[in-house]
Amino acid sequence: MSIETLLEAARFLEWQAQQQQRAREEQERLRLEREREREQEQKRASSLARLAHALPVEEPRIEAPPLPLSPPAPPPAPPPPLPAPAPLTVIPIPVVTNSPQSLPPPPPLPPAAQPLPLAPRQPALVSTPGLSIKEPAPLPTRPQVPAPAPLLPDPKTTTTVVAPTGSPKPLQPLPTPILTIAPHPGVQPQLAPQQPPPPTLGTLKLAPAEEAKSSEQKKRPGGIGTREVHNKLEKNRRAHLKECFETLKRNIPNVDDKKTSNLSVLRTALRYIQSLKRKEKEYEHEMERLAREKIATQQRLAELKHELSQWMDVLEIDRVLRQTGQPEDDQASTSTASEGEDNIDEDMEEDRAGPPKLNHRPQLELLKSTLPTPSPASAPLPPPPHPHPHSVALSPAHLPVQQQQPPQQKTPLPAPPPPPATPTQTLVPAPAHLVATAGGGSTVIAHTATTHASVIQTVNHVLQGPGGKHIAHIAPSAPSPAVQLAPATPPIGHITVHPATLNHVAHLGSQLPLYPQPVAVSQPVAVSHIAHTLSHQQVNGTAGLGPPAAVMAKPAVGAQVVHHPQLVGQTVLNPVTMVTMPSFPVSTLKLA
DNA sequence: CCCCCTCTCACTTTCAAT
DNA sequence: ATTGAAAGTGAGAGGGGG
Repeated sequence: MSIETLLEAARFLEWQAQQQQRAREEQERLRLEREREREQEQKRASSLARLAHALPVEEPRIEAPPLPLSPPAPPPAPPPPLPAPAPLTVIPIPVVTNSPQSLPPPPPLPPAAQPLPLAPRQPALVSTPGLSIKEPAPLPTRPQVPAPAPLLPDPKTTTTVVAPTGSPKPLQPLPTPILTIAPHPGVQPQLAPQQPPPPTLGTLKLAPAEEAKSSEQKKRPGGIGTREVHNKLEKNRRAHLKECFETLKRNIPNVDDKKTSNLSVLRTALRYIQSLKRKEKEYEHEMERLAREKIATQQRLAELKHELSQWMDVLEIDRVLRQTGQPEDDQASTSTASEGEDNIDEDMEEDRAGPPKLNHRPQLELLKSTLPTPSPASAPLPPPPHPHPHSVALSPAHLPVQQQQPPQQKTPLPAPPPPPATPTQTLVPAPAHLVATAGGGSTVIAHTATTHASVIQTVNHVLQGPGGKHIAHIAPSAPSPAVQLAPATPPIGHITVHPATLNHVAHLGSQLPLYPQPVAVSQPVAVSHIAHTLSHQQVNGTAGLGPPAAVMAKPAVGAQVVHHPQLVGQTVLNPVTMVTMPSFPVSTLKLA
């Protein structure tokens, strides 16, 4: 309110000045205007009252009514009367003057209409601020709104209309100042609330007038007020639209703030959006590619892990075998001490001396070649020129054996067919080695590249093999440096069967089909070992079962026949344990 | 269903910047 | 002179109330 009052005060001052000018003009021209002057005074009073009330809006209306009244008077008076009407409320008066000419409409509506028109005017004024001439221009537009127009035009006409009508000269000066004030139009959109001080009386009134108009004019269909309101709303709408454009502009990189029209903003935005879409697609492709890479890498990692685990298994087996193997070896050595100890020792020494480095491949091939004729045919062995010519690499043989065994093995032996075996075999192309560990001449089975299962298979194979003092350990060559646990002696290809294993073999032999290639040893040494060990068995008393003889005759096949009464009925779950099993020391065998 | 109100669109005019 | 923005105005569509 205070602000409004201040504004009103300022307006009032201006108004007074204007009035003074007008008064001068009036005095110069018409006496009739005296009445008007009275009216003006009344108006002044009313305006003052307005100021006091600070509610101009409707007051103007109130004033308006008098104005219409005044208009009637003006008719007699020519244009000049216009000046008399003070800016705000006065304006209507001049309107009246003008109205006389265009009066026809005003009479009925003037009272209420006038106030409204006042407000609208100012906007119009604003639009026309500088020039009275321009004002005529707006008029043409207005003609469209003939009926309502009169109402508005009247007030405005005071300023605008006046110009065209005729009295313009005096009036013009007045209006211009008002017009200058007019800049509101721009303000209006900003807000009626507080029109900056610059807006003088007119402006202030306008704001309130607008409010009043908005309420009343709106109510009136087709009234000028509606137009005003409509203009205002339209302004707001455009302002909002503009704001949206600015917002859009701000969100677009590399856009000049001021040099871009709305159209260019839209185009730029379109390009920007398109570029963003392209980038999005690119990133999607990149993500897909990375995802595929990740999967591939994970697979590779899994493979490597699997491989590693296999190796770990092998190593673990090796370790276990070492731990358990020594006692056996000791036993074995003891057991064999009677007969083949020398040989064994030699073998062991040989093993220790140098890792047998027989190529796995050749061995396999050898075995294959021998396999077809597993029969004792190979038995006829010419005495080896050397104790250890070429070692017979049996270990690799287990591979083919495995392939053959499954069908052949009718025995329930659960252990031999370890589930993992199958996969591992495929995975391990690497050569397998049965390596005789150095420690205490114990026989240790080390399988370099084969899996646990394969190792077991190997063991089984060896066990099934008919003859041999020690658990057949074959020191193959296997160039593979992987497991060079075995001593150096290269030629070693001997098979040693642990006596206990023999028992097992005997036991298994009853259940298991004969190992087709029992030490299909073309190598005399191995055969000799086998025969030797078998004979040892017999010596130990196991031969009582009879088959041993056959074994003697057919070292390879003999295993089948070997039986150990004590072992019968026992189930061996794990071939490995069988290998390492100390439960059947030579002593026991001997005892048996 | 009609009337009213609100919102939006299209056209025109005006103004300012280049 | 051209161009773009701002403004004014009329008309129509859609929704809500009586």
